[in-house]
Amino acid sequence: MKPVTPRRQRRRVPRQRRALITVEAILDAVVRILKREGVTAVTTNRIAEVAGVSVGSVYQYFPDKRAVFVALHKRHVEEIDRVLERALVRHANSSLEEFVSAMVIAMTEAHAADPQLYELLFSEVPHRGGDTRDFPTRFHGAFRAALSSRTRELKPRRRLDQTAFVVTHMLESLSHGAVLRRPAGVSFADAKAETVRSILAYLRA
Amino acid sequence: MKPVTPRRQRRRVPRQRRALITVEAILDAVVRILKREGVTAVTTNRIAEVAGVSVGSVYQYFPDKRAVFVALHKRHVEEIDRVLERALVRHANSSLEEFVSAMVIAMTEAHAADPQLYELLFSEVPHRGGDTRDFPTRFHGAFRAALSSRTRELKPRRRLDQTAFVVTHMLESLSHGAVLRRPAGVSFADAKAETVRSILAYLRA
DNA sequence: TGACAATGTGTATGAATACTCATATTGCTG
DNA sequence: CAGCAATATGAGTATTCATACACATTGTCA
Repeated sequence: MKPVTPRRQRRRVPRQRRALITVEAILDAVVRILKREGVTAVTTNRIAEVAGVSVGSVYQYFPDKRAVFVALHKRHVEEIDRVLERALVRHANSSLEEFVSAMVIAMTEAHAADPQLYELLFSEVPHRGGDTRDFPTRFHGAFRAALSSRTRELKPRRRLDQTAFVVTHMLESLSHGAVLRRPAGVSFADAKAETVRSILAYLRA
Repeated sequence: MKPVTPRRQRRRVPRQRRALITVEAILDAVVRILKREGVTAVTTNRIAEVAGVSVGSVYQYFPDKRAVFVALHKRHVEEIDRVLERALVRHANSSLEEFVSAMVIAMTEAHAADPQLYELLFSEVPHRGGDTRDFPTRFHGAFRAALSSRTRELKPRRRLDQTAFVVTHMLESLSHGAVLRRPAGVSFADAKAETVRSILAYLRA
């Protein structure tokens, strides 16, 4: 039985440009190894090798291997969040239909950029332990707010928490499915359009 | 660079009762260790120890450690599938509303039985590599069929592949959320009811 | 430019642990 | 009940791999 929190401090906070480059190179290396050789091939030594950096450098910025995975997840999640938040702001005053459509486009395109990575990150790389929460949790509040300013376009007698719960989950799940789990006979465009329709159907029903 | 498929054959196929008991004991042990000590504590030796079996026995039935995880996933998925298929058969002739409601109940209860395990299995245990497909993929056909026999209750001009795509994803994602990711202020009952409503709203819209 | 901090290096080490194998035990079948 | 196949054993081995550390290089700023 190991100690519950053996986690050491992050060694160093990057201050110079080259340090940031090193950190990025390390994360990129993990992605490359993940894609080409699978999780089991991701060893600290190989990370360093592929990153063109020495093992020591890995440990300058990450207390242990797990921390590298956590950072990778974090980077990915932040990228998604940036895209979504931008769309959220941009469509603060759009109609309900435009709003939903924009969210679906943002979400699918954020993931379609690198579906394989998205897949690997969720199926192979251990991610809990870092505090990354899932999409519906991260965006519940934002969607609740976005919906509350559009109550005119919604069926009345809504409980916004429930509504945001459903919408965030539909958005994540269907976008995910549209990008990497489409059944035969459903194109990417079909899937996106149907996702928009289904969310609107729910909101207006 | 490791060989792409170093995977050895499954050593032995259990023929006697005691062999099955051993295999089950091994999988149960993994679950217990997972819950009590976390993934990192799952070593082959510890599995054997907790299972009350020798390491050798583990390797009688599993070519390597990863195969144990894959088998665990498989067992879990098969359990879920059993529950769902039973509900699917039982409600072959129910109304659309009853059908959807039954699916949501089946799905949530299948998972609510052991939410912690469900969570761990998805967030901590590497699962691809085994050929376990996700729920929407596994059940696309079944739902397509179930829906096609209820076209009277659906809005016309449906493309069934798209419809099944949306329904299977909603069912999985919202049930998942209802069991382990409810936002504050949404009870389990609320979440289930809203899941049913949202799916019906989509199907009738 | 000098000096200190930041960053980078990579060999060396030892602990962890996946897996083997020779042997023992148990169950089945004729 | 004999004999063969199935199952179980567990100490030992080989290997992998995370991590430490002592030293080198580079950037910054007075």
